[in-house]
Amino acid sequence: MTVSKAAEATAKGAEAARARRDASDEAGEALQLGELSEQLGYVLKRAQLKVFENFLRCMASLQLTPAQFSVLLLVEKNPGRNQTEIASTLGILRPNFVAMLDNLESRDLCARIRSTNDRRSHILVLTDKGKAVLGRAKKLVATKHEARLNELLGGANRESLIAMLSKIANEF
Amino acid sequence: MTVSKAAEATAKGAEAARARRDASDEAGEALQLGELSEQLGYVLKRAQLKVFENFLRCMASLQLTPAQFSVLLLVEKNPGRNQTEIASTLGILRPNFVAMLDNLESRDLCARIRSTNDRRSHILVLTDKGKAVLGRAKKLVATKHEARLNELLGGANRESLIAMLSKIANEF
DNA sequence: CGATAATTGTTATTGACCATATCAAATATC
DNA sequence: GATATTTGATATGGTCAATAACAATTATCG
Repeated sequence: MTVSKAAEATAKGAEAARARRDASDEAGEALQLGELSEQLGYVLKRAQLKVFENFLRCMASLQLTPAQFSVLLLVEKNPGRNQTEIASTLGILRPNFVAMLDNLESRDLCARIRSTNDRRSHILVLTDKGKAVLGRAKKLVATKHEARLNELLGGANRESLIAMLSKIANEF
Repeated sequence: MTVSKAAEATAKGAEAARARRDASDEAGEALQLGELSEQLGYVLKRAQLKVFENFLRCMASLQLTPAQFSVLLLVEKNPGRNQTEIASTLGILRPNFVAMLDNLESRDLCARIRSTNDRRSHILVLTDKGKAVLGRAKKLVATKHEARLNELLGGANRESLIAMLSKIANEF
């Protein structure tokens, strides 16, 4: 609660000095990021937000979020799995996965089928429409989303970036 | 809502085949990630979660979140700025920044000072305790957090990773 | 100057996401 | 066959992000 007089004086000095410069200059100058721009977590988070934002724009016509896209991809690759298995490999908690599936099922993209082996579980399958939509989604991701990344980093860098991020995701 | 008979049959077939294999094997085998492991957004998000998790563990003794750490860093580097300026450069909306500052101020890490130039705005300053805590935080980040990253990737890769992420954050 | 517009910090509120506890039905275990 | 475990589901709470609105202050401009 107590700010040292020295600190307050320093702050006022800095504010006054900036105000003086701003009087001559037009717009308030940008802040110094300093060590922040070297912080892994900071730059990682901001990059992730930008990538998701771009993903949503690319997918606007299909109305698929990154999470929904990942579910469709995983179900396509692993037909015959139940909700718990799909959810847990995606890091989604089972309770939170229910509404997500309700959404996808209501849009006729995937379906729950009561398993005959274990009548507690629901087997997940893509509908025909789900397969078609996923196919279009993949094309959009490839031509709009990943293409933008290649353009920005180059193919080789893109691969090494993915590799490093995977390593962090798996071993950090 | 209708699943094609073919799709359902395929799903049942896959489930049955897996059940047969599982009968001989012990645990249910892992799912195939497939194209998911190449998706930038997917691996980026998972890496970010892991990094934040590790950051919180390293900072447990100081009780600083990544967002709080970034605020302290930015205020230290830019004394004499007001809430709007600090918040907006961090991508935090002004309304959401209020509670954050309430927290930091209640812990005596930073303080709001009514500006004499513009009596609407609050100038932000680190308290002496705030400076001390930030100093300890930086040491913890360097020795525990970033060190782990270096150990995992190597210094050169670490730098190129940060550079690529910055590029994505700024230009994607 | 004075009326109007814009800015600053703040509150209230909403929606998205994440996490825990709990439940009924079904299955596994002993 | 009694008990424990698993599966999908519901309810609920917490943390963030986003918008609207407000009082106090300052800027703008006739």
